[in-house]
Amino acid sequence: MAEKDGDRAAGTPRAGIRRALRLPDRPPLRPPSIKDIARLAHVSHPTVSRALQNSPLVNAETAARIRKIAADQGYRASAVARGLVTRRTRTVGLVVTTVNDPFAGEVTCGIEEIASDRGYAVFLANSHADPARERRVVQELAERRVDGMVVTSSRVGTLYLPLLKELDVPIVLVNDQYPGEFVHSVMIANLEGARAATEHLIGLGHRRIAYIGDRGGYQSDTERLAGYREALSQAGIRFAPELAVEGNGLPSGAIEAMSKLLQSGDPPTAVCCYNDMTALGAMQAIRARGLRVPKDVSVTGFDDLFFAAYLTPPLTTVRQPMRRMGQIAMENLFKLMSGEESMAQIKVQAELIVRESTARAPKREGRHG
Amino acid sequence: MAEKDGDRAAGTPRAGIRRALRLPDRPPLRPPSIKDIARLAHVSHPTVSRALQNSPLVNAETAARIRKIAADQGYRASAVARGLVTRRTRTVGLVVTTVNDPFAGEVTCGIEEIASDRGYAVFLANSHADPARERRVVQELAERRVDGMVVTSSRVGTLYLPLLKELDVPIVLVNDQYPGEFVHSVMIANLEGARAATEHLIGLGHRRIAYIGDRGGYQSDTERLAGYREALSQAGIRFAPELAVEGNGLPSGAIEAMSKLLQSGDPPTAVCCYNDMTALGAMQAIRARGLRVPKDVSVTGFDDLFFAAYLTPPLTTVRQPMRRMGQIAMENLFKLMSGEESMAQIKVQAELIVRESTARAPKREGRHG
DNA sequence: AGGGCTGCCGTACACGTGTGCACTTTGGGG
DNA sequence: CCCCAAAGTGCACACGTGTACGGCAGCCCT
Repeated sequence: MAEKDGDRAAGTPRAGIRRALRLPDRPPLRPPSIKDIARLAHVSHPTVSRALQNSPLVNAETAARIRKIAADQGYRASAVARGLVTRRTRTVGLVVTTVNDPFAGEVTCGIEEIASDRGYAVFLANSHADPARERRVVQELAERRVDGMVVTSSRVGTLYLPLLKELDVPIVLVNDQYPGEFVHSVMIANLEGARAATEHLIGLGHRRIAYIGDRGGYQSDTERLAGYREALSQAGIRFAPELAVEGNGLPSGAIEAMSKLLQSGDPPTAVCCYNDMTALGAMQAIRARGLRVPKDVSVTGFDDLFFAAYLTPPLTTVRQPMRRMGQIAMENLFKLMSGEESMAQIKVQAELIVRESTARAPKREGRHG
Repeated sequence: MAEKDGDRAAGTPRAGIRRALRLPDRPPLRPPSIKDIARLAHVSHPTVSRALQNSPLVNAETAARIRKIAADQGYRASAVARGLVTRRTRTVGLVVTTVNDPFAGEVTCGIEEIASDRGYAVFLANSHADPARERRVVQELAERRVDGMVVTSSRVGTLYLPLLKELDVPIVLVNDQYPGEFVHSVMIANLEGARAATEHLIGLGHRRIAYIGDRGGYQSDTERLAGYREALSQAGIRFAPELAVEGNGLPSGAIEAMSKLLQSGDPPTAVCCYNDMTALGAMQAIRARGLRVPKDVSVTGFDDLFFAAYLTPPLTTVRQPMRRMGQIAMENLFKLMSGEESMAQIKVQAELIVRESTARAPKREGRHG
């Protein structure tokens, strides 16, 4: 039956079409299939399928022989064919803002770890914090028939309720920025974390404490600001609106914000930053002004990114167990994928890490009561 | 007509049924297929297939009607079924050491960007710099039938020659650590970069310059060390073996290495670090010793990670266009996937970025000629 | 001797999409 | 009036794997 493979040679006419459609043309060279192995082993292909799955339905020595042949031929089962028939691809989608963001990197790491342990592969997609793009990549992942999805720092939020019904794919959000009621999520205790940082500053004698946030409106910024205000209020310190300013979650925004704060007539002696990136910028702006950290101004961050311990001075910050959060999200997704109803909202504790960027408030000329 | 869509609305009751029947697996709830659309449009499924591909073979208004129905039904073509028949999954695999490494994160970003633009999805896998694990994940990606692969900082190297033949999948390596002849790769100009950094230090009057490397044996470390030695030699400075020490590519290893260097009788006045992470540790160790950067000791890094500009002092380093390198690797992979033979080895220029962690050598008591 | 059971294997589907080919219809030209 | 081309559509496959079911030995029991 040599004429059977005849159809494999006919690549050229099709190649023209493919090139017209700008589809890159791979060699139609077929990797060995289950049928090839079956032919070599003089059995039918279902027997091969069963043998490779260690099914008890096939004779032990036959199975061993088949496996031997398969190994010799370098056979690797096609996950795509299997996915088509089993309706499960053993694949999950992960949407992050951008992978080069250290926070996303850590979360991704935790997710990949758990997924890989269970034999799942992960599709990575960037949303660039753009809601439209986020929607698009989620759709594309759905076309890939992922078994589940994790979305970090989602800018879409409640939009997932209808989408979730439509896609019929379990989704877990990590630190979503517009939290809704009925979606599964794992979030850091923003309020408690920021409160702890602020209380720490207050405990060091600071009274004039600034807050540099993210772009307004996002959940984590809102909650951290609330924690900051709660600490102030509990210590009987009046909230000064001019001290709570907006950044952009990056050093650049913090430099601008901090510079303005320092130019004011009554500058803060401490600043509670939205995250470590913001703290990075704040510290640079402080030094650019000729002031010292923490002698003149104390600084706190949030996240405890890897570099925080290596700054000068090492940064006091609120640790977010980012990698662990990724793991938790993935473990949760596995539960959902296996049909178990798991906890809808998981809140992870934040931990204040005191290093050397915070110190007692400088003795001031008591301008303020 | 209206009763037709009745079955789709019943989302929750079906979930209940599923639970009642104790079907833990995925809802057998089938997403709409091409055949469902065909039935609704009163055409055959090939016609639907063609309509959705904008094939000229199908009548324009029929096509429009079909597309309308498909959109209404929330139809999303199954990439896995399509992949099975077309033999191309429009998917690439990316293997990195760990994603939370800033270098890998940047490269990943560049790759995702280009891939996504062309409608390709990327599988992410960590090798944890473990050769055995690297081999395993490559095999698993092959089972997923990826159209191509990118592997960063490969620890397997020449092993890819047989693997490449066996898998029959185009592979591009980024900064592979055991470069072979016949594999495609994009690499940074390690030697030239390190030489530029060292020459910069020599130009500032330093004569006693240390080098803190990675764990020995890896290509990038070997080449950077060679660049360092080349610069010394050209300046007529004798290479001092006790000044070229091993780190581990992380702050931890650098702290240990730098501390020892400083304890020696004749400590260096400058140190050329394997990468920015190493520089981070070196700077910390220098300060722990009560010395100042750059007054007492100058420090250079390699990579120009995002935090380099925000350190105190801002780090002089060799910029590696990491993201661009990811893009180049991916563009190259696309060429290979479309059958074009592209350049085998691509070398990317490195750029010295002078900041404030390097300064003129301190006046010394001329112990050395 | 016949019936049933067990172990092992093959047959015949199914999954959802793409595509070569044959077929029908229409219109135009001879 | 017939033939042929062109346009549009359906039929029948194929892709590689999984699985329900039926069949065929061999054995035990009646």
